[in-house]
Amino acid sequence: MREFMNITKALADENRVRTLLALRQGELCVCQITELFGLAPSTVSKHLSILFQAGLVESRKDGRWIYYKLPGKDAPVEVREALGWVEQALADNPQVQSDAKQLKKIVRQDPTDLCKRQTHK
Amino acid sequence: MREFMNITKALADENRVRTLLALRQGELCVCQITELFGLAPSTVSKHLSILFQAGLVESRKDGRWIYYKLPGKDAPVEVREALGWVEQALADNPQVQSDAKQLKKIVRQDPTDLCKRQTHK
DNA sequence: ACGATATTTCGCCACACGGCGAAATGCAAT
DNA sequence: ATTGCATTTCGCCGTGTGGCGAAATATCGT
Repeated sequence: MREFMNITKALADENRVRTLLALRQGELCVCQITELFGLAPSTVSKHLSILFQAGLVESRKDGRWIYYKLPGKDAPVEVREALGWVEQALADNPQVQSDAKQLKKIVRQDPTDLCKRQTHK
Repeated sequence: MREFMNITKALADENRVRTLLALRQGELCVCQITELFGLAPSTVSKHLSILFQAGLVESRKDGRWIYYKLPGKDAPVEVREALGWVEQALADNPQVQSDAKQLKKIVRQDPTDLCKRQTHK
């Protein structure tokens, strides 16, 4: 029950849900998600931490960057069901599609430049 | 998106989730759920209101009593998917089964007596 | 070794949320 | 009409949550 509630609470925030859908494109580092939502890096990091605790994302470390991605087929059933539900419910949502479009531009850029722009505001 | 977030936020509380699973037994009035959880009637009412706003329950008025039940097959797809996910994830959860057992005793009783006991504390 | 930088952690603030009791509402029975 | 009762609404309180900026952590480049 505790695990299940971790998932529902993780899904109870719009930015976190948008993050999950954004990750369908492939793995993303924190600064890319930060750029997408216009939030502070610390805020995005916390969101990702909550998603991670719920098992809804996995992470991979590559040098200074930490990439987050959706879990694979080895994920628990509840997690896969949850992700499937979110995906199905919001696949053709305008907000989500807009995010996807914006993401394409972001992914094209070098992550290094992306993060620099953020710290220099 | 707003509708979807209404659902996820409604599911982000344990008592509300337990309520949904309890309603699989059939429709219940507020005082029966109040008895099940040991919460104040006003609290239960608010929870049910949130579930209703999200489309996760329907209500039927019978005199002074208001019965809540799970929506039928005519419910929106996201709602049915959400309920299916909850059901599948928690069907064999100890807490949920304990609730079901407790509910059997409660349903056997006359709702009138049930509510009286609550007001007289 | 040092400075730069991507991410996380920590403290803080405003606000949302779950809980209750009291008052309001709506309905039934007398 | 008035009283009784199931439910809801309202006001309040303590706690949880999302947001930020600053400081801490970890890693890369020089």
